[in-house]
Amino acid sequence: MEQLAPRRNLRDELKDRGIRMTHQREIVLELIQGSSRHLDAESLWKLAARKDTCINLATIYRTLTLLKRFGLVDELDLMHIEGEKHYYEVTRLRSHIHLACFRCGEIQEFQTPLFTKLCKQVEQECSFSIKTGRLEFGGLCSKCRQKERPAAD
Amino acid sequence: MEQLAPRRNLRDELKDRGIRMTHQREIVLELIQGSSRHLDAESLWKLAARKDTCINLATIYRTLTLLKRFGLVDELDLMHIEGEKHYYEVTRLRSHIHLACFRCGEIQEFQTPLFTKLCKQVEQECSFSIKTGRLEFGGLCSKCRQKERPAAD
DNA sequence: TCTTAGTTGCAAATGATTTGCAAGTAAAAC
DNA sequence: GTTTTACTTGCAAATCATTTGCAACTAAGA
Ligand SMILES: [Mn+2]
Ligand SMILES: [Mn+2]
Ligand SMILES: [Zn+2]
Ligand SMILES: [Zn+2]
Repeated sequence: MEQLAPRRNLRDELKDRGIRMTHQREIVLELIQGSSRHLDAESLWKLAARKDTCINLATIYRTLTLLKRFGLVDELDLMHIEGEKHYYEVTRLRSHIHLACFRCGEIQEFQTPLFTKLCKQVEQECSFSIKTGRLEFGGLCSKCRQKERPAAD
Repeated sequence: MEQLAPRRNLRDELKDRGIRMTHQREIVLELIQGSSRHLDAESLWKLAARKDTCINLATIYRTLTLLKRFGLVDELDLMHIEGEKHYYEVTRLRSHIHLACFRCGEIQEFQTPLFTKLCKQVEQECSFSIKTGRLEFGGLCSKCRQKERPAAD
């Protein structure tokens, strides 16, 4: 999990692995890579449709499966804050954790050395070889907390 | 998340909250509470069927929703190690993390003060009020690692 | 015992994701 | 540049997990 090589673009990563590049894949890769949001399959599909000819939703799913298989994207649940769908983001060098607000739906990212430490502890004490991991919290974001108890407490 | 009161049995917890107790609910509560495994809705359903008259699967789901709503059970993904289903366990006093082996499917639990520390850090530094959280890892368990590289390295 | 709001079973609906298959295409070989 | 072939796509149907509408039932307070 922590042995990630510096990331080039997804396109090259796939080519290096001998994966055939297609028009559809180029579009999907570019979208995931360029997005600041956490995208689910359908959002990705709609963005792709806007950008170019329609890509089939099945192709989106197949591309995501491919990327997951090579550890190039992470699949997130984000506490299933909206339905049962999953969200995707390019795997980053330093892993981060996600906070999902049950009230407003905002997703916040947070990074801390404690998490890295925890991963190492798990690998050592459980002799478990981590391939992927995710830490997600659900609750109230700071904004929603303030609205919750207005000027009180 | 850390302000959990000492847990009595689920039945009483629900009664205290004015929730009506039914024959079906008693069975489901007892099963979740007594299980050492992480159960998904269907497993729970099959266990219930064995134990008594058939309970409808919809009732299982409705009971789980109820328990989740009151924070009495936690819903786990366990890295969706088998399909997209979810798993359930009684919320415990001290939260723990889950390691899922992609090879053999084993689920291991692990507890560390680092996790509690991390939760506190999140609450403080993000002023995020944690209602629920989960940390899950996927990879290879120690047994499968050994089989992986037999006597090598 | 009566009453009623809350609960159940059942079957159908929903939402997310996967799959089979015939047609299309990238890219290696000629 | 043409051929070849294995890989990829679109489409529609299938699958899997979970939810919902509704009429019949029942827990528990009056
Ligand atoms: Mn993220
Ligand atoms: Mn999930
Ligand atoms: Zn919020
Ligand atoms: Zn294993």
